[in-house]
Formats: sequence, structure tokens, C-alpha cells
Amino acid sequence: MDTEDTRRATIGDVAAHAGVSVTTVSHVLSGRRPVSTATQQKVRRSIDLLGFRPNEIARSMRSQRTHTAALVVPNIAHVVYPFVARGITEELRPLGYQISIYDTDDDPVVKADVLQVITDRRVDGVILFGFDITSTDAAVLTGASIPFVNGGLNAEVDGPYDCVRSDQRAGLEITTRHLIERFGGPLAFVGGLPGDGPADLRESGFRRAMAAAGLPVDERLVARVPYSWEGGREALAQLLAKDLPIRAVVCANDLIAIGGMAMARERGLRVPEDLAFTGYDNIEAGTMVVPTLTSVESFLDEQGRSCARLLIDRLGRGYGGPARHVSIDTALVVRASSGGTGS
Amino acid sequence: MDTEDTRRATIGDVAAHAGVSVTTVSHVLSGRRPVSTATQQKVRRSIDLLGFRPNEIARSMRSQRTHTAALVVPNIAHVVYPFVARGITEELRPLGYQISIYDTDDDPVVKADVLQVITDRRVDGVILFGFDITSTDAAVLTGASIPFVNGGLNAEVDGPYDCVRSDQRAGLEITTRHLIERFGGPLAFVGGLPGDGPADLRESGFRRAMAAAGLPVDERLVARVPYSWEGGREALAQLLAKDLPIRAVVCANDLIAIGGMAMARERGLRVPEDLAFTGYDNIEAGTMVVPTLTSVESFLDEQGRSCARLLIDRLGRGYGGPARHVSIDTALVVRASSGGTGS
DNA sequence: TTGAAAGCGCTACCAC
DNA sequence: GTGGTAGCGCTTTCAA
Repeated sequence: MDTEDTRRATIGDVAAHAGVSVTTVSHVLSGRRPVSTATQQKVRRSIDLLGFRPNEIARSMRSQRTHTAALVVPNIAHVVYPFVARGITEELRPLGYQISIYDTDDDPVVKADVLQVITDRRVDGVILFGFDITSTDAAVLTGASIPFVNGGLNAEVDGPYDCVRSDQRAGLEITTRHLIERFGGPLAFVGGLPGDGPADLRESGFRRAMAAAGLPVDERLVARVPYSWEGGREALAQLLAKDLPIRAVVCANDLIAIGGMAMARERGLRVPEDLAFTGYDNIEAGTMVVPTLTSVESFLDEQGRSCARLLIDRLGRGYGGPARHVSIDTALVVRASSGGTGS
Repeated sequence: MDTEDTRRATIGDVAAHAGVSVTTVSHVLSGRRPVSTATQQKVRRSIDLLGFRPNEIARSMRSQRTHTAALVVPNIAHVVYPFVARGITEELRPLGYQISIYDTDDDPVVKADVLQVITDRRVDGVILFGFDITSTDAAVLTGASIPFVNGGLNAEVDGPYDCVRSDQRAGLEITTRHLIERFGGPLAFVGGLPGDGPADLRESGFRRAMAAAGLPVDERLVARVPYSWEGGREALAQLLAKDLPIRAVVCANDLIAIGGMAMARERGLRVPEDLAFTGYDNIEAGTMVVPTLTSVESFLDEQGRSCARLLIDRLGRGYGGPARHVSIDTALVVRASSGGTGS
């Protein structure tokens, strides 16, 4: 009773059952060589009867291809990566690739380990998203001749491999210019802590827009705090305590902006009538707070898709040319916090 | 120049280079049999020199184990799944398992396909999370003798396989009871659309708590809307239009609650002084709105961990007993919207 | 139109 | 302490 056949049927079982050779079974499966209709039917019947499905491991062993792409991210629970993953999947699944997502737990050691494991498993290609990758990381992949793409960069430049970035500096220039046009000044800036991901890039966007408008940056109105709601509250508390005139606050992300708005309103200021705000990232919460938050959309799914396309080019006997660097534009979403319609 | 050795070294290359047999190389790798220190060193040197790494595909082929678990979810971009994924990873990675995440794009056809692909790849185990799985789905897995766990159920009961659920009914009972204790009544309920995931379960929690407190449910104060911010606004507009006394609103999720609060405040009501609110899911936005939202925490990572543990039991020559059904308790998080401290 | 057999890279059973 | 070799399940020459 207990010893019923639990082992999955192999191609050999099918061949025996149908009374043909494994070669023939293989060929009715692949269609790579003509098989008489009679044998085809016999074989297909046996396949159905035995519930045969080819073993992909064995196939990979022969073909040296796994039809798998790996997506490596620092922390899948961070809001941005699931959207990237969706974009990648949409692009690669139709081509018959499976996407395996690997989470490095924000730990460079785990990242290095994951990269090794990935190469040991002979994935066909890799998309790294959200890392500063080291030359060692790159060497592991190239050493195994596995094509890869680096996405979601925060640095201005990167190495000699395909890269996809969102133009964060330009994104912050847009919000800054938007506030200048609507309100003139004075403008405050609340950035992330230096070295914390895109902080420098975003701050430089603010400064560039100010310079372009011929406005000086009052350094007393520049704060740098953690990328969090609490950070935003803290920053606004500091800024308001200085008792300097401020008309609008450019924030480096939405959490800061939402926290900042909360503090401003606690202090009796009306948003945007007394003080306007902009954020960055266009998170869902920005559409639910009062007032709704003006922000910058980065099109994460498109970034993912773009990574996937660059990778696809290099899969199989594809593109083997020099590295390509793609930049995805951002878009301003105007809402109530900067005097939009409040949509 | 272009034809430099791009092929990765095999165990045979190492053996040749070290002047020993492949058997010996295999054994210094596995440690499954004593090897003299001298040969060990020779072999290790060759391994380093050649940059040899064992081919996991070949290993899997022999051992029939892939050291991979698959996590299948309807839509990785939905807030809940990344947290589940983290919990699973934390539990399984230390045991040497890789987690591959598969997204079925909310499509049962894709789900069926993914399940087949997964079995063809001979993953060691599968965690399905967030599905109503069909008997066919289950049959595919059991037919391939791949152990699996079904997590995140919305139904009251499920099939003869390991299951993990969050007690959503109890979760809604908690919020309802909380509001009854604080405010007495009358209470309104805003649920999701019937058949939309956990809607029925959550509504039954509300009704049960009301019954337990000896309070009748006024059906005029029960609304059912989409699980969204707009749904919440709409529901509150309807409810308030009826001009019946309401002291508090039990909402089936946070989006509804946040939208509902926004509408209530637009209509000049103070929250919680005039009208109190509770949500469900404890999303981040609930900590950023004003007032902050009382909600129910489901411990998604713990649900994931629990799935992982059930699966681990069945991996290898492990547990082979009857199906186990685990329920994870929820917890009430009291915030300002129901008169909490406003933390 | 079909089959035999080599071999993908590895592990483990034999033998010595 | 060490080596030869069968074989995991498949694809693909080569031969008929």
C-alpha cells in the first residue's frame, strides 16, 4: 500500500511503454526531427498515461541553459523592489524565462554569497537592482560568463557593464523649479543624510535648479535628516525654530515631506497657503494624506523592464558589444501640497 | 584573443591539475571520507588556481535535491507578500535553501503554469501564499511528491495539506470590542465587497463581537465597498447622508479607514472626538495620517516563518504525518483615531 | 523514419 | 588512503 510508485516517469519509461526508443520520444517532444504520425500518437498517449514531464534539471545539464534569470535586491520588503520585479517579470516571462528573486538582507556579505550561489546554479542572466556593486561582484559574474545588468543606481557613474538609472537629480530639479515658479521663495531643502543612497544626487538637483533660477541657497534653510517621517518632523521643527521666512519646502522623499507637513500643521501653518511642500518617490501614502502630496514618479516598473531588455539582448548568442547606460526620465505629479488641484 | 578559456573548470579539470582522481576531489569537497592532508592541500590549491566551483545543476541531477524552495504569490507588488517573503527567507536561508519567488500575476492560468514549471524544476518544496488553491493545483504538487504549504487563507477551512492562516475574524472582533468598550455605540461597519478575499470573514468578526456584547447590528449602518481609499470616502459619504447617529466606524482595512476619516473631516467631524475609526492591516500610511490610525497587526513575517517551518518539517525524510493547520494571532494597535495616545 | 550510444558534471558504490 | 566507473535524465550526433 505504502510502496506505490511515487517516482516520476522518465523519458525511458515513456519509451518502454510506447515501445520506441528514447531518441524518438525526445524528438516528438522537441519536434526537431520528423516522426511518423502513428508513433507520435503512441508516444503522446504514453506520455499522458504516465503523466510524464521532462526533468528540467537534466535538460539544463545537457543544454547548459536554465531559462532562469535572477533578480537580486537588497531588501524585497522595501517598497521599490516589488514594482521593479513586476516590470522585469512582464518582460522576461513571455520569453520563457523564470525569474528568481534573491534578497541579500541589506548585507554585502550575503550579497557576495548570493552571487556565488547564483553562478553555481548557472542562471542565464542576472539583474542587480539597488546596489553599489563592487568590482569583485562584477568579476564573479563575468568570470562565470553570466551576463548581468545593474539597475537603480544612486551614483553618478558606474562600471563597465549595462546600467539603468533614474535621473534623480533631474527629478529634484523639477520639483524645485515647480516651487520656484509657483511661489518664488524663500525655499528650504530637507535632504537625506549624506552618503545615504541618493542623498547627494538629490541635493545637487535642488542646488542646480536654484542656481539656474539665479537664486542663492540660504544654508540655514538646508536640513539633512534620516529618510523617515520622524526625520521630516524633526527637520521642520528645526527649520521653523529659526524664525526665518520660508514659503516652500523641497523634500528629498515623501516620508520626509509627509512628516514635515504634519509638523507644520501642528505649528498652525496651513499647507500649502502658508507653506508648500514637495516630496519624491510618489508613494501611495502621498495620495491619502491631507493635503495630498506633490511628488516625483520614477516609473520603477519601467526601470525594471529596461533592465530586462538590456539583459535579453545579451542572452544566448545575443549582443556582445560595449556596456550601455540607460537613464529613465521622471515625472512631476502635482497635488494639493504645492497648490495643485488636490486630486 | 577572443577564444580565451571561458568554460568553467569542472571537477575533472581539478583532478587532472592536481594529479588525483575525481573521486578524491569529490571527497575533499564533501568531506565524506578521509583524505590525506597532503592530497587535500594539492587539491585545494588546484581548486583555487582554477577557480573551480561545483556545478549545482549536476549535483541536483545526482542527488535529486535542489536546495530550493519556491514561494508562489498572486502579485509581489501587493504590500503583504514582501513581508511574508522576508519571514520565509529568514527561516529557510540558514538551512541552506534558496528561495525563488514566483509571481502569478493574479491569473489562475499563470498559477497553474507556474506550478507545473516548478515541479519540472524539482524544487524541494513550495509555499503558496494568498491563494484559494484548487484540488488540481494540489494534485500537481502531490503527484510530483513535492511537499507544500498553503498560507494566507481567507477561507474558513481548506484542504488536506498544511495551512497557515491569520485569524482575521478574531482580528475584527478585537477592533469592534475595543470601540464598544470605549464608545458604546452606535457602531457602523464598512466592509469589502462580498467574495473579495477576506471580506466575509472580517464582517463576521464584526457581527460576532456585536452579538457578544449584546448589541444589535443596524443594517443601515453596514456598507460594503472596494478595499480602497476611494471606497472609504464613498462609504462615509453614504453613511453620513443617512443622518443617523454614529459614534464609531469599524473598517475592514486601513485604506477604507483612511479614506473614511478624510471624508468625515471634510464634513466637519472631528476624529476621534465626534467619530472614531479603526482599520485593519496596520499599513505604514496609518502611522502618517492625522490622526494616526488604530489598526490590527497580522504579523506577516511570522506567517511566512510559520509556513517555512511547516515546510521544513516535511523536507527530506522529515515529517510525513497528517496535515497541520496553524493560526497566527493578531494584535490591536491603538492609535489616535480611536482615542489612543496618538503615538 | 528510427535507434544506439556518448556525454553534460557530479556522487557513490565498488575495488584495491 | 585512493581510483575506476556506473548512472542521475536528457539531447544529439552518427549510423542504419
